Parts: sequence; C-alpha cells; structure tokens
Amino acid sequence: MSIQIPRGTQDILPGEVEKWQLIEEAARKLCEKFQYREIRTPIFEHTELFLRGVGDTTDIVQKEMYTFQDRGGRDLTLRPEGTAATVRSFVEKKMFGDAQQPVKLYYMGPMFRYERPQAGRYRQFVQFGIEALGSADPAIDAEVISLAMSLYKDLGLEKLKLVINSLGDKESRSAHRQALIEHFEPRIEEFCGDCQGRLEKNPMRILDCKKDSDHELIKSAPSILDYLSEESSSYFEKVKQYLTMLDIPFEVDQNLVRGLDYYNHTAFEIMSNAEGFGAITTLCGGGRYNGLVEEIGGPETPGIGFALSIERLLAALDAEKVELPLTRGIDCYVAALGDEAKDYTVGLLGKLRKAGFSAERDYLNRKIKAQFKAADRLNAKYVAVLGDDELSGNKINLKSLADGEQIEIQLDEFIEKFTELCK
RNA sequence: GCGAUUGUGGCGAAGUGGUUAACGCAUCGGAUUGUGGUUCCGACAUUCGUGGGUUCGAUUCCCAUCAGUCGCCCCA
Repeated sequence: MSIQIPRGTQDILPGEVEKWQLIEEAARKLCEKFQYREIRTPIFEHTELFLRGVGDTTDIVQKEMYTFQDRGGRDLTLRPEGTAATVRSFVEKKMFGDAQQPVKLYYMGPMFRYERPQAGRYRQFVQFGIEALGSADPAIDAEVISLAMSLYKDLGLEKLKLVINSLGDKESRSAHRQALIEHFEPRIEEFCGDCQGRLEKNPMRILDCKKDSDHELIKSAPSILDYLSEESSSYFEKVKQYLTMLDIPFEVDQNLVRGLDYYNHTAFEIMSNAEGFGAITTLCGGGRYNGLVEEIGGPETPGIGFALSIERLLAALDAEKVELPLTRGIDCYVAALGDEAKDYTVGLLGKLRKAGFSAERDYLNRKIKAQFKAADRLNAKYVAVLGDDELSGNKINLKSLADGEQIEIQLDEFIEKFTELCK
C-alpha cells in the first residue's frame, strides 16, 4: 500500500488552487483597505501558550491539540487557532509601544485540530483572521465585523446571517452565571449528562445545548442581556448602532456563546443559510477578548478579532453556486513539426516568455493534431505553427483559435508582430 | 471519542462464489502521411483499498485495519 495523505488533510491541486489564490488575494486587498497588516507567526508554539490563551477547559485544549515534544524536550503544539500566537507576538515584540495604535493585524495560514473529519471540518484547515489590539471603542467591533462581511459579500455570497450577542464584562457575567445556576439547579436531572456537568463549570453552555434545546427551562432562562452592567449594555447598544450605520443586518441571539474562554462583551458568528449546506453552518466566529493580553503577560490591552475558514468559505460559495471569476489561458502555443523546427521552438518559447507572454509547447513528440488539441485544452489564444518548411523559408504560421484565421509572418519579425497583435 | 455508510482503470460507474472484470468520460493512435473544439474506428485494470480467514476456487462471504463521505460532541 502506498503512502496516503494524513487523515483530515487535503491536497489542493491545480484547478482548485486558483480559487484559493483568488480568495487570499481578496482578503489581502480588503485588509489593505481596512488597514490591517499581515503578521506571520510560527506554525507551532509552546503548549503553555494555548493552555493559557485558549483556556484549559475548552475542547480545543482538552482533546484537539497536536502536541509533541521536540528533541530538546520542549512541549510544543501545532497552533489550533491564531489569536493566542498573535497576542503572544504582540506582547513579546512590544507592539503595545508602537506609534500606530490600535495595532491592527491579520493572519492567514493553516491551523491544526485533532478531530474526526466531516463536512467543513479538517485536521488541517486554513484560517484567515484579524485582530485589533489596543482599542475598546465599539466602533472597532463594528469595523471587525464589517471586514468579515465584506469579504463574503465581495466574493458573491448572499445567504448570510450575522448573529451577535454580548457576553458582558466580568461583573455582568458572574451575576448572570449565578442566576443561571439558580434557574437550572432544581431540575438539572431533566437535562443531558453534558449539561449536568456544565452547570458548575460553565452554565452558559447549557443554553447552547443541541439535545435540550426544546426544554422549557432553556426558553425561560435568564438572558445575559438582562444582567449586563450599565457600561456593557451601552457598549452593546453602540455596536448595534454602528452596524446599522454600516448597513449590516444582524440578529441578536442571547444564546450565542463562543467556545473559547477568552471572550467578553461582543461575540458574533456569521453563518450560511444556503440550502444543502452541511451540519456545520458557521463560517466565521469572533469576539472581544479584553484581558487576554494580560493573561499572556502583557499590559492591560483590549482586543477584538475574528477567524474564518477558507474551506468553509469555499463550501458556502459552492452551496450558493457562486462561480468565482477565474480565467485561464495562454497567449501562444508553439506547435512544431520536424526535428529542426522542434529545436527552434526552444529559443522561440524563450523569446515569447521574455517578451511577457505565457507560452507552451509539446514535450511528448506528439502529432500536429494532438498539439492543436493540447493548445485548445490550454485555452490558447494563438497557435504558432512551425515546420521545417517554414523554417527554411524563414516564415511561421500564426493561427487564432478563436476564429480560425491563420496568417503568415516573417520568422525574424515574429515577436514584434505577435506583440502588436496582442495589444 | 461515538454512530451510519462507502472503497472496482486517470475520473464516473456496472457486476458475479468459478477462471475473457460491462459501459461512459478522459487519454493516446488512426480515418484526414502538417492544423483544434464534430463524426467514425482502434488501444487502454495479471486486477477489484490493505491484511487475514472460510472455500477446490473470492473482486464477490466473514473478520480486522486504513481511508473517504455524512452525522453526534464541539468548532473555523
């Protein structure tokens, strides 16, 4: 048995990779518009970073990390998400001292989680994410959300749903937490085992439970929104106001709880409504994480960001049957007949390429007919036909594949004439 | 971690406990001895994910394993 690709990973081959390139380019341009600058951090970090940054009660840390020891005995982990590393770098490189504040960063690259693959879930997947560090202005919350929405919109997605919630500050959360415990405790036996465990650990998660979602106690549960402090509440109002000003429709979902421990205040998710989408509809998730920078050892610094998966973006495009504007083709295919002519094409191809054209030829000693087929398949604009006859007559035939017109050109003027034709 | 389902040429896809493994697409060659997208003809799987078992004999039955797909948990 030959060696196979590791489970949950994928090869992105020519034909598919062009879509990735297009999306990556769109993301980069958008970041330029919004003035987020790229940061590249290592693919692996000290395991400790994720324990502290992501939270050691999360599923990611408890069961999904690719952790290993290197030859020096260091405990390392392939990054399962991008925020922790970005914040680590922010602290380590003292970006809190940069002249330009807030520090607005983006990243794009592979993340790793050990999970069973399914639609929209891989062990290695690519995330594009942004982080804005150093501002607690609700306007930047709206900006972050708007950047994510813009990417989807620009690429042609329409069936999107933005869901937002506020998780409040520490005081709001603990008051809400207490209320939830009091609400569920008397009848907790009626809930699933997971929920029973969540009661003490993280009662907010009960609201999110799929199994018990119909339970009357969930419907009647106290909302975080009723427990928001004055400050949290007005912050949330501002975010909503700004989203409205940006023409971004949203829904408030009081039960939206993000999986990572570090979130507070604004939490949001962008989901696909497209028919035939798999069970996983979340395209993008993000939120505010005031306090994380301190957790990682930096000065008190507010932050907000999101992460989205390119794989899921592609799946959404697929579900909505959006065709990306991919154009493929070459300028000139050089077809040759005869040994001398074939030799000559080596130089001709070089000249074409040097002049800035994309050009190709046959390397399998195929018949002229097959060479034309190949040119057609490559979506070539022109085929230059060169046989020993033409060569001895210092001529070359140039055929346009679109209309079938063929003209004869002096061989030594070919590049010049071809350049003119292509203008 | 749990469950369902699938695994036959480059791709799609029939098929049967018995020795020649349909067909379609693609590819290559020819009809058209130097011109594509149409047509016609021809070529193209010592082999049915891998390992083991049952059997005189297995691609077909059984077991294990790996992988794909989908779902649960959770997430991007």
